Amino acid sequence: MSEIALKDTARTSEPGGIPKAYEPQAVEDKWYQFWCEQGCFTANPASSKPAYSIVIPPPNVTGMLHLGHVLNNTIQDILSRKARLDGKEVLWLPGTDHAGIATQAVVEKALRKEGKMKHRDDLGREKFLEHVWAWKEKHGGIIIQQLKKLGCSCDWTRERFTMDPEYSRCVQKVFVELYKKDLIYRGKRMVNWDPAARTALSDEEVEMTETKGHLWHLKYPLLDDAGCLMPDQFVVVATTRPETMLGDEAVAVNPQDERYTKLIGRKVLLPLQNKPIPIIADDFVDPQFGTGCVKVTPAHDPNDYAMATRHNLPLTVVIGPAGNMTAAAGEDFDGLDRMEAREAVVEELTEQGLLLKVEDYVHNVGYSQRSHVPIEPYLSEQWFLKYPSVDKATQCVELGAIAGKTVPVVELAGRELAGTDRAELRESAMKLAREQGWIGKSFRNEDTGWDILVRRKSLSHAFNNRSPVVIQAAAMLPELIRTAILWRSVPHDPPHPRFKRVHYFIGALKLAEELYCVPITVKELADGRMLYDYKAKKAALGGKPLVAHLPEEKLGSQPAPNVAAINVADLLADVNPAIGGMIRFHPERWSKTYTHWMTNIKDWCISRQLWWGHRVPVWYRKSETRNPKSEIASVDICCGIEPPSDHENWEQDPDVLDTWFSSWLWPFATMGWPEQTPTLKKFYPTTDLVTGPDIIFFWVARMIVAGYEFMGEPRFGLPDALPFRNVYFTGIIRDKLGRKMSKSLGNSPDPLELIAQYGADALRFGTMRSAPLGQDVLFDEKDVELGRNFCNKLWNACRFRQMQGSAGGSPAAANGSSEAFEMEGEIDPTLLTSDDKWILLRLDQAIREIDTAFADYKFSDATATLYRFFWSEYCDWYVEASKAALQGSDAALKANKLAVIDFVLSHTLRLFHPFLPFITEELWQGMGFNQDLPEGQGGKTIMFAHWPKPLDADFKEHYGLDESAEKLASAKYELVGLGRNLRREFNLPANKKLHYVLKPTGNLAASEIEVIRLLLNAEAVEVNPAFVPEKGTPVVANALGELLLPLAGLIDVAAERARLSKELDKARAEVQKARAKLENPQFTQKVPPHVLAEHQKRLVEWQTKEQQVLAALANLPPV
RNA sequence: GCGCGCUUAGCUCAGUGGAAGAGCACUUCCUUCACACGGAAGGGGUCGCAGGUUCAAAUCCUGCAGCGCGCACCA
Repeated sequence: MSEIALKDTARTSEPGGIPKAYEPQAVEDKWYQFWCEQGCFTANPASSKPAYSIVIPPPNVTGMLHLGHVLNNTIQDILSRKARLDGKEVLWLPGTDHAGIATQAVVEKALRKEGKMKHRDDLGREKFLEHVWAWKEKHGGIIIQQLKKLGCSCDWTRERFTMDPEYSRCVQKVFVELYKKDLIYRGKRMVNWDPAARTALSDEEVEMTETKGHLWHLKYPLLDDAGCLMPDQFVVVATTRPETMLGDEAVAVNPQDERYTKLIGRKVLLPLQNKPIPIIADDFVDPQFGTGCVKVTPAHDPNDYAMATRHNLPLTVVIGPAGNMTAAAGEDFDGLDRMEAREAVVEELTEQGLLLKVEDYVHNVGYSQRSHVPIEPYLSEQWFLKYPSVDKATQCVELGAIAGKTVPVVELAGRELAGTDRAELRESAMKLAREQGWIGKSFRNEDTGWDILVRRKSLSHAFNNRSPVVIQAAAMLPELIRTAILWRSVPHDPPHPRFKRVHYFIGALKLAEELYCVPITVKELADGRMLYDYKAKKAALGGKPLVAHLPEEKLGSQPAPNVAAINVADLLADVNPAIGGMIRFHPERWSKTYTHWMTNIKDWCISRQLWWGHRVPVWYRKSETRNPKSEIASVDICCGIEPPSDHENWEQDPDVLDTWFSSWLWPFATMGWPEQTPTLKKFYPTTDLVTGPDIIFFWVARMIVAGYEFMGEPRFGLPDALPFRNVYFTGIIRDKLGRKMSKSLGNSPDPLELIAQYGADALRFGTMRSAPLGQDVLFDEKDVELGRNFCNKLWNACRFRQMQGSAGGSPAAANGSSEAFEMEGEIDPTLLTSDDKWILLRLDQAIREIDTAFADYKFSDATATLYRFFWSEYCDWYVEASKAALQGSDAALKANKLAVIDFVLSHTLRLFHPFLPFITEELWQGMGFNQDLPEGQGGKTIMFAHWPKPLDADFKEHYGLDESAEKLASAKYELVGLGRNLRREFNLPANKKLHYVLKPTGNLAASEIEVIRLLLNAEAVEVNPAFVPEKGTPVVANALGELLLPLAGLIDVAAERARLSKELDKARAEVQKARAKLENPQFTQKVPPHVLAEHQKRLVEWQTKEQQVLAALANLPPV
């Protein structure tokens, strides 16, 4: 199939030249190659067009394309292609991630399988890394290549890898800068240790899993003051991990626990180790839990470690880095795996009679997200990062979360306080508050539903030393509290026993034609009460003329418009200019998750005991007298991008950095940072980010932090430091039973196979159609099939158009020269039928709906609209109706019809292009829609055509697209539906040609009758106002008139009576419903006028229907 | 324990105050000259439960139940 064939066929009107079914395979490869060769995906930083950019969430080099990638990257491609159609200069920047642990594990496994090593130490660091690089070169690009099959319009000239030399320098630079700011530090701490990968992990890489385990109750023999055993006296402790008891250094009790106060300071004999350990008192211990005695294992439990620090206990490491017991665990256990040791310890304790009991116990155990083995809390020396720019990064998302909201503007008019100076105003304000009884009263905030209490003390504080405007605002206190919007909640800082959290609200006040932002602070007490706080009015600044806050289109020519509500984002820009922008999450609810994490953020363990990754850029001065890495004086540490000049005297830190420590720089490091490259200047900050909510902490949050920390410098001259403006969170792809896709279940279809079977467009359309915003996607191959069917429908609709020949009024030249082939003829307004007007209005509606869907990132809405418009409206009604003219003899009418069809199709293809890039390009070119367009506007490729605009008022007026035209067509289709229903009711086969009679209400043009005939698939529709039907002739009616189906000799009176009775019941029920409402005075008095009119109209319509049915029933012959 | 979702037709889901919707599946009819990857018609829902607000509730509020997901966890 080629574009030539499609065009030639159109000219020669030989339907056989175009396949009846769309065949995607050849088409897709052809156009992808074309786009690449023409450089269509390459972003030009020098372009004068506005920029749109998006960076791909870099897939792991180890990965294969799965349906999650399909969903994620289809969305990115839709956004990119839509932006191109919108006339933006688009950069979609692709690349891959080195994925430290995962890649190293894969390569290690392969090398072990090939017998090249048992452990990577056998090869040594350099040799091993050579193997990883070789592996990466061979397998690394798989996903990226697969994305091309999907049609992704990435700028492949800018593909990046997180281990590229330039990228690596960025990582090092960032490390060095943060080190110099003392934000990166080395520390010996309890970390999450993955014994399988033998590396530390960050908190985020630990998954808590509910696990069935046991609670072992152990008896520790009590010693007397002389250190001798006291017969039959024990302290009982409970543990889920008996093997750790070998490293116990104390038993802890709560100091208030009267059962044990007398034991504090005594000692017990640690069994198996036969070591006396003290009984200590610590508040951490919950007397209510278990026996109230806790064994303390300082080196293997974070809480115990904290207690050990408080009590200066020694640290005994009994479990080593591989999860095996150390020599310190004692001869019997040395070298055992921790799970084997558990059994051995339990066995030994049982033998010694020190195991009191074992209970079944369900608890949460941390597992390594990568290796899926239980995490070992492990004491080791690691590098940590104290997050920078946390406040800004937190607030920009909180602002984004409420940016879509509007806050009602409270007007002060008529409530000004008496007085001119501050003291007088304050007096009036307090007087007003007292008189109105506001003090001690709660007001319900509409945004949160919280009752917010106003206290006298808060008020008097609020009015001290505030500006007159602030005090004036007090006159509207209840209204402001009631209407304010919540924008952020934070823990009380510093921590306070009475106050849990502080909530910041924002209200809007109009005073003397000027708009004021009114931030309100509310404190939440521990008991849940909300207090209007004295800081409430502190920041009521930023008052600017009201007009400055209104977009021009709202402003019009009115000098002082009356606003009822204003976008919160506009107000907040005043309060928080430092942030300089905001980030919106879609769906918004994820911003809560984000805020929660950001407000409880802990230092990030960034070092990993791996070889594959960015090596920590720190060198230690070699020394023979010192243990490596510990107790190193600062003069013996060198942190820099380059090794020290006398590098032979130094050795580099062996560890590498967490992979996410490189990915968090992705949005700018890929664009050439720290150089001020043209790409960076043009395309940073990026516009959208598309990713999964499971990596909000790993990646999204850290990128925002990095953006503020590294891109906030003024020298970049950027409008914003933030890395992106919108984050779209995809759902998880599940199978149709709702289970997660997994290899072991075998429920994870290969996208490439689906593409081979159905086409990439079909896969894209099916996926998007079933993926509503923020919901998990239940994947069903049926959806892809539906996508294929849809493409086929589109294909055939265009094929039908091509068979009709030229729209130019004269047939295309027989020799087929392309100049003679005018695709879009002029539409003559005087020749438009009601059907033409109807489809143009439906197109207009579809464009509007799709624009709205895009604005809200609701891609499934957009596909639903496309589907409805094209299939149900264009194909099922318009095309069928158009056959009346196309098969008729009026050449001018026919040409005009084709012009409308071309208009609609050329718009449709552009609307479809982001979703179905391949087939739309094939048809765009094949139908010749590109031919009269400049190269940059669709002449070369549909990719750069203009996105359709809704039809404007002038257009509608010029073509007479008004409500009456739409109504006529709708009524026609309604009557056709009723007529078809008669056919069915009387069991007339679909292929039987019928003769209908129409008794029209008014005048109907012959062409309209012909359309009705065609749509009814009738032999004839006889128009006869005076028709007197035989008794019992079936009839249906609507606003256009009565449609009768004379069935001489075939009338089944009983069936017709049954049919009409059913309709009568329906009509009477509806009349009853409408009448009941309209007879209710409460309803008629309170309801808005348009609703009242609607119901009145409805009543009349159903009453008419009732009369028609009654007449038809009366007309039935007696049984 | 805290937080967030979800509950509407057999299935998957739209629908944030004014007559219950879509696709799939199902039933019946039709190979009519774009398309059987198609066309036509049809059946099918007390919108999880109970209260409340309202002239009006799938929609707003309050409880409750069930399912799912995060976060934090006491050995």
